[in-house]
Amino acid sequence: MTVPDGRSFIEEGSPAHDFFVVTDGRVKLFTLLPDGRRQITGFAEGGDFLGLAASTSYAFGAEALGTAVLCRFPHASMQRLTDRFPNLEHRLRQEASRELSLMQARLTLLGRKTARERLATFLMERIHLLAPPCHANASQVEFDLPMPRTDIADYLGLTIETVSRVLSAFKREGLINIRGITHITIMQPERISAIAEGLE
Amino acid sequence: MTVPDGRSFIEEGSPAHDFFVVTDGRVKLFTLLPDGRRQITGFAEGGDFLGLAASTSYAFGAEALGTAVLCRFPHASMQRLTDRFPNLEHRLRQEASRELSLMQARLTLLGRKTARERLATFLMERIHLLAPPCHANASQVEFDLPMPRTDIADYLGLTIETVSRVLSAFKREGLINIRGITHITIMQPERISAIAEGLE
DNA sequence: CGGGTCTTTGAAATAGATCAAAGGAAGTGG
DNA sequence: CCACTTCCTTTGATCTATTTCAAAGACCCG
Repeated sequence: MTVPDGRSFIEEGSPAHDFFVVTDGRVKLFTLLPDGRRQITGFAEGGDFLGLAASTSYAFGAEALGTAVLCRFPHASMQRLTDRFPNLEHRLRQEASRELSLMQARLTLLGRKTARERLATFLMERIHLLAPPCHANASQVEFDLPMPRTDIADYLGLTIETVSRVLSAFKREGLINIRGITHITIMQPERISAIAEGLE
Repeated sequence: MTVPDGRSFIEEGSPAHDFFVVTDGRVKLFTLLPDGRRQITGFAEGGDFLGLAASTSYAFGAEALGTAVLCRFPHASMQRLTDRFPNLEHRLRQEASRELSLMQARLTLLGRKTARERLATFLMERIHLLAPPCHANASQVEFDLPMPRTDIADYLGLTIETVSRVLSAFKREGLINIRGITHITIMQPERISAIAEGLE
């Protein structure tokens, strides 16, 4: 199943018939308030599961971030699979547990961190997404942000203006460098990490 | 295992050896930032599982809210149980999924809702915790808050002062009534519900 | 090269935090 | 049974981080 950029393929609250695995590209998950306020609850990419937070209906909407390729597993087939391979059930629980742990951190971010701390945490998350060898002890790390500022803002519970201002401040302070909107270089990973934890 | 009021029995980040089920009383789960800021990630009560958000180490701390009684299941025994009763594994995943769905809503609350909306949502959550017959279509609902304002604040990502002010405002507006700190009567459930969804 | 979209920057407004103090409830000991 | 203390909550006044409103700049793509 190939989903073009920006196309929504899970409607929040709709009956949850399928499981998804992201094969290629990226996806954003979100919930909406009636007046349009949006909270992005996570980004998923190659290898990630989608649909664990769903019993009878989906607790979130989902939309492709760039062109995305997904595998769709109707719940019925999933059932057949877990019947045949009982380990899969365990694996799914593990996955759900991991997600749950991430959620705890995200609650703390949204409930208790300042805008600077949120952005710093976000940048650290992006670093940890990179293949490990790239950055272990590196004095600088480089990567591209695949999502627009709007998405970063809705992920961090901020406005795009605040996101932009904080990133500009980080740049001004020599903590990061920005080239052409998407390309980020973390100049001082240690300090960004410290800010993320609320240590400065 | 009986835990006295206020006693912490899970240390955030400590190795996760056990599963817990709350048998009686209540428990609060939370994460901390180094400088002491706290986010309560959930309250658990009779029947609730604890420790799903844990792989090798706990992603949260836990503390009794009043005297609480718990069953402790070392992971090894749990393993034996799931081996013997494969359905349990499925049950645990279901539980994790349910938690995950709740988390999505909580992210939206912390990331996008106003203080009024947060308190209204919190009150609605408490209503839904009551046994169903008590309030279906009831024009008023009554209950006791088992936690102090500090906990409500840390759960909603606010300060105690804001919690207090918003509750006073609700009271002034005739939406709720408060007797002696803990006892709450929801006078206009419909309107509280509307506020919770951001509709006024 | 021009129009549209996204981002950055600036100025003003505001929701909620912080600081400060008063009010209430609950327990303690005389 | 009543001061007295302590802790928690409420209320008030002020402050500030972030939002909102507004406009200018950058980037993209036909």
